[in-house]
Amino acid sequence: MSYIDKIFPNPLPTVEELEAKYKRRDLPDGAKVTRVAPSPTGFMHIGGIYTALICERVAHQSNGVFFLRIEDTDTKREVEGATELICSSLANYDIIPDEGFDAFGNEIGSYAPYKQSARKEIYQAYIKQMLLDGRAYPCFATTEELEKLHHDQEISGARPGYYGRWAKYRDSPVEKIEEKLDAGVPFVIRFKSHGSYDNKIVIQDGLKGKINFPENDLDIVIMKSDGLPTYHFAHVIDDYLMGTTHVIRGDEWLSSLPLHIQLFKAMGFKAPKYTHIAPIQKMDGDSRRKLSKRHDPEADVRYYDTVGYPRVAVIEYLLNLVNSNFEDWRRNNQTKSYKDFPVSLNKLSPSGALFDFVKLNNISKEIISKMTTDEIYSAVYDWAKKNDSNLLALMDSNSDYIKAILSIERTGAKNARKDIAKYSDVPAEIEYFFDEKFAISDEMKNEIRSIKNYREIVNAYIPMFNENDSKDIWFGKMIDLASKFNFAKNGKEYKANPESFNGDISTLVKIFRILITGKTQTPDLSEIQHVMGKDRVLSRLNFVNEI
RNA sequence: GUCCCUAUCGUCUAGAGGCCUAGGACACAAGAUUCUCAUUCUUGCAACAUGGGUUCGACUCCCAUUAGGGAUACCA
Repeated sequence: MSYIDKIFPNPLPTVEELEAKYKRRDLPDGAKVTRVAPSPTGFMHIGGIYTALICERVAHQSNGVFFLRIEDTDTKREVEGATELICSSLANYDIIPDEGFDAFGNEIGSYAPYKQSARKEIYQAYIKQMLLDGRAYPCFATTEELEKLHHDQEISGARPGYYGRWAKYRDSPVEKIEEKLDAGVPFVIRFKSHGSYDNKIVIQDGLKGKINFPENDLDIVIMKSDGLPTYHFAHVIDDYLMGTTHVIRGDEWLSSLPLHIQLFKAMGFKAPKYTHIAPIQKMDGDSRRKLSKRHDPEADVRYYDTVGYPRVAVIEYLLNLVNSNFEDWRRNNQTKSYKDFPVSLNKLSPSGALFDFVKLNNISKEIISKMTTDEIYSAVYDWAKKNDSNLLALMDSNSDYIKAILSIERTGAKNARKDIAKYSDVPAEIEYFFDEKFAISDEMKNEIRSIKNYREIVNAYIPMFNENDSKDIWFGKMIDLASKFNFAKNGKEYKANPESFNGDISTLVKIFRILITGKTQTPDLSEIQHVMGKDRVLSRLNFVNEI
């Protein structure tokens, strides 16, 4: 019994069987196969959605395949429920994998399993073959030994790492290996690199172009002592077997590219094309950094739901970072789906973009302003169900009234208002329509008191009030009041002779605006009066006598 | 320390040696629109990190410097 059988005592599939089982994909010319491969270590990061969006678009607009693979080889870091969260988050953002897992975590596709922990035997089959071929070896170095190695390298000025003459177990005699194995000493399997650090190699990246690297000479760990592969090895096996043509991933992987290329070569596999994208960053003091899971609530995709951004707004914002010509395209193709926009990988920025909420708000306002009243109502309703019970209760008992409120300067308007960036902005826009929420602050009362004859003006208006007045008729009445009470009918007239007027028309209207809404800034007053109805408006107007 | 990536208005960016007096969008400011706000329209503000080359000519190519980021794990 060879030492290899001692390492893998249980029967394993052979490499030939695996190659036969997982056939090369038969795809039309130019079809790209991409994948998103997150680790289930917590919530879904906005950067994960960003990368997934790019991968999904690139695959689907080339009639290719986009799949999801769960990279759970680090059992210590795995978080309960994280896989489900990944699946549902992708589905929420309409990033639908063709293979891997559906929105509910059910496995789909013919290259299964798509969860690395379930592929242990597959990796081991290849590792066994590498052991047989002399391209890998067991290493028994303890943590202490490795620490000492690094220390020694540091003081001698050598480059750190397990390589060449520092690779103590690289050429252990078989008897020594068997001895350790029999004694039950824990071990890992290392790749036996044939590379030389002095060799310069050139690698093509889809975004950064040709990059020069020293060749990899590190004997990296490919199988950990728990029998699971490391990322590097799993990546090579999986993306080969699953037929990935384009690996699009974060640029933190750029420096392991020489290793990955070498591994593909050593296995006799054709390497995929690589594109390394820069992460989304944020400003921290006066330096920028990656959006962090721990410190930035906006790193979690659920944040955007909680605050109430329409998901397409988030996607379109991200698309604008992916290709800056997206917004031009959007302007010229207002009714098309963002999925009709051709994403080009090489137009991505090679440096990381700062996440810009102001821009997100702008895009979101644009999108919400184009919704019909019913669309916005149901979107707000869905949001309230999960995030705002007060608003939900209000909507449940006043749905027609709230629809009417949301229609103001929206339905039939040539240019809809753009004052809602997120659904959590809605309560403030509608609350004053409800008597329970309506109040006039002391500050506002003082505003009214500062206007000459305010009580007489309002009392003069009450008899001629009609909630069905058109905008023009209503405004005509305001003008009449203005001339009766010596207010200028426009700003110019007032500015010409400020001392001969009590104010201008906007001052006069302000009395009514505060009385009716409690605010100085609102949508068109005639429409508000119409929506509020006669009784409510009159009772608010009559309140003037108590100010 | 070593290796790798990156560097244009406040932000996202256009720019493939002369089309650049450096373009657009967001933001900001001013003005216009029969009331405030939001729209809409007009106008304005504002950038090639620094220093060397190469070239008739450099935002663009090369080299250094500086500054950011990443890697250097039995994490991904």
